[in-house]
Order: sequence, then C-alpha cells, then structure tokens
Amino acid sequence: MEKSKITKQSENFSEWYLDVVREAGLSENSEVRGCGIIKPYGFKIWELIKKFLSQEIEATGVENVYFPSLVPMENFEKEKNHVEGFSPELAVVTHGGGEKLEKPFAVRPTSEAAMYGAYARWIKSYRDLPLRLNQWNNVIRWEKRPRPFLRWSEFLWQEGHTVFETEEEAKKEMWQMLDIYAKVCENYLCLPVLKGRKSENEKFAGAVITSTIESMAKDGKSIQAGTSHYLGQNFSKVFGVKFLDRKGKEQFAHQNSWGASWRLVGSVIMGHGDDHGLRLPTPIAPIQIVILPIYRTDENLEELESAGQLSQKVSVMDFYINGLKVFENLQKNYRVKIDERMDLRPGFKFNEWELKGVPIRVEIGVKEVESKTAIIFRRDTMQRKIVQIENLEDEIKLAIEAHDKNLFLQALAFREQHTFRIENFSDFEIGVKKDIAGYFDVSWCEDPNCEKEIKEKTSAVSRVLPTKNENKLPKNSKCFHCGKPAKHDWIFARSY
RNA sequence: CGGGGUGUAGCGCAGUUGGCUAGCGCGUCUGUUUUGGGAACAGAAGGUCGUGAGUUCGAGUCUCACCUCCCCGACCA
Repeated sequence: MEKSKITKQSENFSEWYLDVVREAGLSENSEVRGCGIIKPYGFKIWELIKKFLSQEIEATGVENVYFPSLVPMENFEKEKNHVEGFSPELAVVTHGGGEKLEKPFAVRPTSEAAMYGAYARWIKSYRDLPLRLNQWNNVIRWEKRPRPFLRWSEFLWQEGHTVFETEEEAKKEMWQMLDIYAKVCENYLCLPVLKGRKSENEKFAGAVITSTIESMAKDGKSIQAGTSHYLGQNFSKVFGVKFLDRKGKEQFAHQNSWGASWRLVGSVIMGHGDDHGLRLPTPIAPIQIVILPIYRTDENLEELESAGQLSQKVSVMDFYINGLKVFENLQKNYRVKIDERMDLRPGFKFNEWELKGVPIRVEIGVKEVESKTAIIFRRDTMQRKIVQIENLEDEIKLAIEAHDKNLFLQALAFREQHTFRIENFSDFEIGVKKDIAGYFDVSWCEDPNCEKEIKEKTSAVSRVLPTKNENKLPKNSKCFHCGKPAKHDWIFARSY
C-alpha cells in the first residue's frame, strides 16, 4: 500500500493542513508572497458558502453595491483608532500612468474609509435611514505571516455597512447579522460556533463593540469565523454622516459594519478534516455524490454483455448508470460526478475522493449489477452499506442527512471535550502549552493590561465573552490571572 | 523587524578533498499487461544548478555581495 500523501493530524497539524489544501486541489501559492491561487475545487466551495451567505443577508433587506478598491490615503487618517489599526498592513499605490501620484492611494483593507464619504452625501434626513448596503469584494492586508484561507494578504469577503438613527436599532442589527453568520456556519457548514463579544484589546479598530463567532479547529485553536461591529458615532463624526431627526435637529448617525470571508473555507477544513483529508458538509460540497463504476476484466464485461440486456455500443456500466431512472433523478437533485476514468484502479479513486471530502460515494461493480444493488459509502464514518438499486435515492437522502448531522455533532463533541474550566493561572499556562489545547473558561477582570500580560506569558488571548454569560455573575469573583474582581466568564484560547 | 534555515527538472531531494557527459524518487508522456483499498514493466521528454562578481587550467561545489522562499517570534482590526 502506498503511503499517504498527507501528514497525520496528530503528528503535525500545521503540515496536515498545508498537505490537505495542496493535495485536495484547493489552492497553491502564487508568485506573490502571501497571495494564494484558488483552484476550481477550492473556489467552488467558497462560491457555495457565498451563495448561502448572500441569500441570508439579502433576505434581511440589504442591497449590494460596489465601491472602488483604491482609497485616498487621507481618508484613513480621519479615525484615530482605525488608522493605528490598519496603517501597518496597508498596500499603497504611489504611481499611476507612469508618474508619481500627488496623493497616494491605499488598496482597501476594508471599506469604511472608502464608503462613508458617499454615505455623508446620501444621508440628509431620518427618512434616508436605515441605509443597509453590502459589497462582495477583495481586500488587501499586508500580513506578516500568511496562511492559506485563514490569513492571506489578499482575500475575498463580504462587508456590510449599515446606518441607523439610534444606537438601539444599530445594536439590534449588529446581533441580527451575527446570528446570520452563526446560522450559516451551523446549518450549512455543520460547524458549531460560540457567539459573543470581543474584549477591548481584540475589537475592531474604530468599533465601540465587536461581536464574533468563534469556531474550534481540531488542534484546539480558535478561528474567528465572522464578525459584526457596532461602530457607534466614531465614523459618522469624522466622515460627517449626519441627518435631521424627526424634531428637525441634526444628529450623527449610528453605524455598523460586518464581514465574513473565505476564512470560512479554512474553518471547515480545520473543523471537520481527518487523516484521510477533507470532510465536506453536503451543502457546500462541489461534488455531493461520486458514482464509481468498478470494472473488472474485459472477460467479465463480455460475459455480462452476452448475458444481458445490452446494446452493442453501450458498456455495461453506461447501461446500468445512465440507463436507470434512479441515476437520472440523482443527477437532477444533487451535484453528482461519475468517475469514468478507465486507467485508474479503484483503490486510487477511493483515496482520491476521500481526500477531496466527497460526502457520499456510490460504488457499482459487476456484483452490484448482477444483484441489482449498489454500495453507499459515507465519508464521515468511512462505512459502506449495500442497498437495493430501487431504494438508492431514498437511502442516499438518509445518508446525507446522517452525514451532515454527524459532522456537526462530532465537531460539537470535540469542542466540549476541549473546553476546560480553569480557576488559576498556573493551570491555564500548563493547559495552553498542550499540543491539543482548547477553550479555557475563566473568570476575568476585563482589564486590557491584564490581557496583555496573559498574552505575553502564554500567547493566548480572550476570544469571546459568550452572550449567554453576558448577564451572569462570574463563577469566581476574582480574576484567574491578576486576582482583581472578575466581571464575567470569558473564553480564552490560542487562535488563528 | 529579530532569530534559524533554504535555493539543483513540475514536486521532494542527493551531489564526496573543486574534475570528465549533473543524478535519484515521485509526477508527466507513449506502449503493453492490469483494474473490488493508492498497479507492474519497457521506453521517452524534462536543467541558464537563485542572481551577479571573484578565485582557478577547470566551480553545482570555494570567496564576497545581493535576492528568494520557508520555519520560530513580534504583528494580525
């Protein structure tokens, strides 16, 4: 048996991830450091995720727009925290048309500074509100240490930018959009997420509140899978987004921004993948069912031909697969691929489709043709089941439901097994240094300096204050690190 | 930006104190036999040895400079 092309997760998770990304044909490095080439199979996964996100976002009444990718540098300098947060990672265009530009342009790392000048012109009255727009685009952030899908220097995402009369309305929408991200993750990506808000140190540069969904990778690290910010009046004040209210008084608007990127692809790989490769949830699988005809020798084919119902120009498998209505229906209802490659052995194909994470495989060999059956193989369990050919469609439907449910439950169980209540800092330090660490549930003081010290000592930071803990007293009245009064129970972890 | 590596065929690598026509594995292409868990054999194609300069009769190999990419940190709203 040939050795696996991918490193075992338990040996080196980071190498496992790079191996899967390469061998499953998702992406490869480009000539530009930190910018990846997304290959068709990887891009299709993103397009399917995008389809679900887009549906959910548009269902709330948000409209799509497009703003330019170049932003005047001076726009970034308006909001103090924003410029401090982003200037280290800006790409700047200094030349155009062969000449040095008088005023340089930044390539957007996010579009607050690109859009809000226009918002200021568009919004005059409370009647113009709420304004709720979204754009699907690319952004560039000059990352020091890129990683496929999770932190590339150029990435695709959507960014929503919305404007409201009141703080209350804005905050309500911030949580509404976060719920949509959580729903997409849980329903379509089969990934359980923790919802909540970020600490002072971890929030978006320029936001009043940053909310987040966090999913767990199989090495116990946390991935921020989507984020929704209440910007307050920080940007409306500097960009002049103001309106006359119902009493004729001028007010600065309350704004939100929210985004999710193809980081979600990385979250799926790291959240579901195993030593055989990818495991894709059916809704976002480019190929949901692969049908694998298994040929034997020409002799067998001839035997079958002479035995049966076969026109001379059609092979046995063509007859079986294309001639039966059950397959016709499958191809109507699912993304199906028939692997007709004659030059490859079945063992090779099994491994290849498992590596690519195809949820359901249907194997049809001579035995199945003779007995009018088919074999259904489930990627999540790696188990085979023999079914009658006339039941194939129903059986596949059940298998898909079970497959996706199982992916979700396995990920949830993994997260629960790797979430630890910690009462003191020495246990925390020991826990964080484990190979497969996880989430640390701690009572914390919420002091930014305390968080900085924790980060310096352990490289772990707060990830989220889960919404369910927001209105609860902490389990321990003292901070697990500094001993000052604790405010809430937070989740700390190492992260991507 | 700090520390450590690296650069030779599409990918992964070897290349001895400087020496003759630069090699191996995987992959690719052609053919034959195969085909129920990563097939075998035969043949073929594929190289400015990161770049530039230097030492030498002779440099993949030695010297200097530069560049690249990777890993570990810092940075990552």
